[in-house]
Formats: sequence, structure tokens, C-alpha cells
Amino acid sequence: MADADLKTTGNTQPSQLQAADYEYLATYQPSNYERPSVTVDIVILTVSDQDLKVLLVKRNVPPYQGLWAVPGGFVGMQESLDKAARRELLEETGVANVYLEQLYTFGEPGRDPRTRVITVAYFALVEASQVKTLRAGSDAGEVAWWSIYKLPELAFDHGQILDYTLQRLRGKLGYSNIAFQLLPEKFTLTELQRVYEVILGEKLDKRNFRKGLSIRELNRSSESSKTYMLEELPETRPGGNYGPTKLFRFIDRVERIIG
Amino acid sequence: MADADLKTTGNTQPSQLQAADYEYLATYQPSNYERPSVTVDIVILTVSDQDLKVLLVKRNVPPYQGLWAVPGGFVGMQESLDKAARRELLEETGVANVYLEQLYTFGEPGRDPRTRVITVAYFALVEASQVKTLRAGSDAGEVAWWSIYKLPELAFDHGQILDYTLQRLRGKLGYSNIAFQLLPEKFTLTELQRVYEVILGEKLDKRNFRKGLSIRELNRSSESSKTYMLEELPETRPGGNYGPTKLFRFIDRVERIIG
DNA sequence: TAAATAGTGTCTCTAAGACATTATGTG
DNA sequence: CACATAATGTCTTAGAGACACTATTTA
Repeated sequence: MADADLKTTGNTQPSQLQAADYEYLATYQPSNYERPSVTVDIVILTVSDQDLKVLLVKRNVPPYQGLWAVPGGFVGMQESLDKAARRELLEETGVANVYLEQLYTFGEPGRDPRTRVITVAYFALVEASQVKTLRAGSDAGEVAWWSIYKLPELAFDHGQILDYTLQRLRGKLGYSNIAFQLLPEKFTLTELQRVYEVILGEKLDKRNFRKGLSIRELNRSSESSKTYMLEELPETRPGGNYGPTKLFRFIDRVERIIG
Repeated sequence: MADADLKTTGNTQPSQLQAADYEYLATYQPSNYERPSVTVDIVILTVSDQDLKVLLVKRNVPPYQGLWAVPGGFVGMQESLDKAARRELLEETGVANVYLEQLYTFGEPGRDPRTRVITVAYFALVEASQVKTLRAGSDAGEVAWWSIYKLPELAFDHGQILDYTLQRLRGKLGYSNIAFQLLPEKFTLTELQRVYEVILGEKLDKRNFRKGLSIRELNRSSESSKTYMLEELPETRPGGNYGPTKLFRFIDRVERIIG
């Protein structure tokens, strides 16, 4: 299980099948009951231009032709859900090794007018500069980043999927380090604050925001027992119309390399 | 969407299909690609005997014959996921109108040795006294409540599903009123505290626990502006080996009647 | 020298956690 | 009268939020 949010402790798959199972399986034939189609849809988010953006594709085939949709595709018969999500993500954006989390499974009959389609929705957080190319799938025309606060008309129940994504993301901001998935390796505290602000949709107080961060400062006599979230770097970034700004690094980036 | 945790604000299904869509749909034939089976599994939890219990069924057919499993079943082609979950819940326990929440979707190839099965896991919180009869499905023998802390050997990846359920439940205890789903209409503060304790797996301090509750007390001069969580009732329950104890009621039980 | 942004500390209020005694009813 | 449980308040500490000025650079 590669999902970032799913940390199990004990109990995994039982060690072995039993003798009776092997006899049974040798003669098992899948029944011919009608089955739904299963897809994954990926809400790909990034922060750029001081806004929270989502990658959408414009449908060039019915249904909902001309409307925008979250990229997605069918789950292969030998492919895990996480793998399918990563494959779609790679196909659309060319990025791998980014934060990916299963969001929710949407399965109302009628959500796709063609046939029964159950979709397992994921969301991915990518750093804007990692995305090299945007490629449209076969049933899509344009691909573009849209502000999640100013969306076009969306196909299927994708509006609901985006609503829920934002809800989940806001919730996790408070008790996780998820924001770092949207930043490059080195960043300023102002950039970090911007990420929080565009996700929460509100301005934050600069001093209070910085108080909440636990920072290992440079030249601070090494009391290395404490566990810090951020590390001050010796480098600075030349300012634009003002002075140089300190750069920081997230200390524990393990969450980034998942799946 | 009937899920308790999914509150969407704006964006729903687009108002109407377009003319082109109707033309397309008139000629649409579902493809014959192989499809996975989709099931729902329901983790049914209750608190009794000062323990957190989960309803399990003993499999009397392969695979994993003789092991215990979370009840579940196939999703009907015209049935929403939530409906399928409620149907299974009703079949096993005879209860309806209880708290139900989608947990996670498990879809590793090989999690079911027969064929590809993707399962949408739900969890339900039921009050012990509501459950009248326990009925086993066709592929199950016994049905029983097990302590989630002392489980038998489990079939499929159901150990993982239970791990994740407990993780989610513990998380939600902190920021929601979910515990009330496990209690009858009227209860004592000690009973409420027991629910928290068996879910968290630790003893809590009685005075601190009660401080955290916002209670509308009897005979407290009506400052009705505030919004309370609990209401003190004029009734008391005769004590066992001790004095009578005050009864309380959860004020906003709307969450109970979902789906 | 005006405009833009970086960087920094204090005070107040609230929430969380540690902690012990008295009262009541039953056997 | 021994036992089991109900009910109740204070103190300390930590975190959240409100709030304003100085320094630096460029145009």
C-alpha cells in the first residue's frame, strides 16, 4: 500500500493460503456478472502565481465534449490503484516521485452517462518547476492549469471531486507537512507562507506564522536533541526590489518519495 | 452523496448534457474490456463491555475458509456505493440509519486470489442495543463481535482495513462528535468517557475530560446564545452500588441520520 | 527619497494537563 | 463500615492570536 496517508501497524495479508484454497482456486471461474468500469482520476495541484492551480483537460469527445475535466483513465487488470494513478500522472505531466494520496471513491450510478463507472479519485501535489510538458490524453484536447478558485464548467462530478480535494488539503495543512510537497528544495519563508495562504484562502500574520515553524538556525550552538522541521541554509537569495532573503530547507522530505 | 464526511459546497454535476452528448450516447456501446469486480466491505463497530468491537463473519467457503472477515458484497450495477454499504449493513445487523463513512478503497491486484477485486471499505458506528439479530451471509458461517484489540486471523487484507479504520476513528475523535454515534440517546458522562477511552486505548482524566465538553446545564439562567454540544437532562439513572448519576443528551444528532 | 519587502518580540487569552477529596448508596 | 463510584476546582504551562517598527535595496 503506497498511499501516503495509510500507515498500518500490524495485521497484513495472511501469510499463506490454505490447502483447501488451492483446490478451490484450481477450479474457480470468474462469474459472468456484469461489472462496473473502474477508473482513477487525478487532481493535480500546484502553486504558482500566488494561486492554487489544478490541471484540467478539455474533453474533445462526448460526453461533456468541450467541458473541462480532471485527467483520468481506466485501471489495468494487473495494476494497483496507486500505480494506475501514477501512470496517469506521468502521462499528463511527465512527473514521477511526487506526493500522491487517495482521496475518495465516487460511484453514483449515472455519474457517467455512458455506463457505470466507479472512479477512485487521487490528488497529487507537484512543484510547479517540475512539470516540463503537459500532454493531453487521447480523448482530450487542451491541457491547462486553472485556478481552483476560478474554474470553468466541469464535466461529470468533477466539481465535487475538486471541492472535496480542497477540503482535504486544507484539513491536512494543520497537522501535516504536506505544504512542502508544493515547494522546491530551497525556499524562503515568505514562499512557504504563500503556499499556506493560497490553500487556506486567507492572509496570515507573518510573525505568528513564523513562530509556528520549528527551525534549526545557523550558528545556533548545537543543541541537536530537538527535532526540527526546517533548516536555515547558509545561502541567501538576492532580493528583487529589496534585500536578500534567507533560504530554508525542509529537513525530513521522506514523504515526497512514495509509491 | 450521502457520505458523512463529504460536504461539498458549490460545484455539482453539470446541469445538462449537451446535444452532441445525446447523439453520442444513442450509439454508445460499452466496450468489452475486462473489468475488475467491485465490492463494498463494512467495518461495523460498536462499544460494549468497555471494549471496541468489530463485527466479523467466519468464511465457510474458500478462499481463506475458516478465517474471519469483514462482511461485504458486490456492488449492484444500479446501486450507489453508499447504498450497497447500507444494504450489507442491514443484511448483517438489521440496523439502518446509522453513521456510515467511506474509509478507503483497496485494490491491490492479488488481494483476492480468485480474481481482481477492488473493494471500497466503509465503516459504520452502531449503538450496541440497536443490533437485534446477527445474520450471516451465504458464504459465511458464524457471525460474532470481536474486540478490535484481540482479533482472530483475518482473511484477505482485512487486517489492514481494520488498522486503517482504527486510525481514522481515533483521528476523528479529536475534531468531531463521532463518539455519540456509539451511544444511546441518553447516557452518563462516564459512559461517554468510556467510549473515548476504548477507542483511544488509554485512560483519560475524568475532570479534564469533562472540562472539554460544552454542556448546557439545567437551571442555568438561560444564556441561550452559546452553542452547546451536550444537554443535561432532568432525569437521573439509579446507580448500582452508588448514587444516581446524571443523564445527558447530545444536542445536535443530525449526523446520525445520513444516507 | 519613495516604494517594496525582510526581519523581528511582547502581551494577552485560552486550552491542556496534572492533581485529591468529599459525598452517596449498597452489601 | 467497607467498597465502589459520582462529582467537583486550581494551578501551571504551552500555544494562538493581535499588534508595529526598523533595515535594506532599487528606481
